[in-house]
Amino acid sequence: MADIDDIDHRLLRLLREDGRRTFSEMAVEVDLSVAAVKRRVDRLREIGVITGFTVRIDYAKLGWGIEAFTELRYAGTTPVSRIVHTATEVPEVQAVFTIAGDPDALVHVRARDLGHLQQVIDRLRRTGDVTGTKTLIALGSWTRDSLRPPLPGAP
Amino acid sequence: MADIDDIDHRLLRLLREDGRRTFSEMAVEVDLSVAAVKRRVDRLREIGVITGFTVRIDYAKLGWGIEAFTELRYAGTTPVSRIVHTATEVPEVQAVFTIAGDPDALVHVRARDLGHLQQVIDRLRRTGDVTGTKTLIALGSWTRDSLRPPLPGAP
DNA sequence: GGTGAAATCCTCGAGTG
DNA sequence: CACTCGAGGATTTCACC
Repeated sequence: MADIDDIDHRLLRLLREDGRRTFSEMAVEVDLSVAAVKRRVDRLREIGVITGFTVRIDYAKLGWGIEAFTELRYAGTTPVSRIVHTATEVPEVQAVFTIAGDPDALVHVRARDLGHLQQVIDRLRRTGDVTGTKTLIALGSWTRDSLRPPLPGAP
Repeated sequence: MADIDDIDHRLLRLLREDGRRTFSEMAVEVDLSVAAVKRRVDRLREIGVITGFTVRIDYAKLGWGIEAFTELRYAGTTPVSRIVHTATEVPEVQAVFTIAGDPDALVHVRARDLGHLQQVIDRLRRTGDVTGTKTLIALGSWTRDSLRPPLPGAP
């Protein structure tokens, strides 16, 4: 585990709340010079703590109103790499989690409507040696924007 | 659904790949002036398509090596608002999805280790009228960084 | 980690089709 | 209405202390 101090954690918290914060703004928050803040953020990227920056999108407003999680069960012989690979091939798949235990994988899916979701599930079932699926359709969601301690300093 | 054209989709795609891209860089990509790009992004924020920007973090490198999803089942009388509220109170909860069907909710959790995860699950069980939980522990994960069509223009 | 200066970038009003 | 242009100010970046 990397060598991250309290200021680094505060910077990460600030960037989680707003990934486009300026270095000058963050510098004021953590009471350092702008250059020092930039160096710290650059370092966090170099050591891989920060893997990138993204935009938060309201997909419903784009017509992608359906959000779901599909549990996948595979034949015992299927290697994990194949599970991830096949799910990755389906564009509607947002994320794949390989699981220790009952379902072998949990797949985060977005679709335009229920018919579309149906198609996506069908594609997932056809891919690899899927022996069964169970899909949880989200009615609503809430994501932490990091107002509370999501990645607090120490345990 | 909002009125988003192809250029807007391209801008969203660019921002999903790198949320800190400069307007000037995006302007080159979509072949518009910097000011035009800024106005489009501002507009996407105003109409709520863009809800914010964040940093992508490798939590394992911060000592938060455990990622899990907990399915929650509640007593039939529990209102959804209460489900979300209680889960929200637990800091290790990253996201909450209310579900149509069997589990009533799916909770995305991060913890330092299995002991910590145990504590988090215990807290979830004690909160509200939880009648049962099932936790899926992630062995690995993959998230789309939007190299492929994650939010394509039209169906 | 701080400073300072050059290069970039952002921002906004004015003008054009 | 969306775009381009241009100028002033803010931000980023980097070498040096």
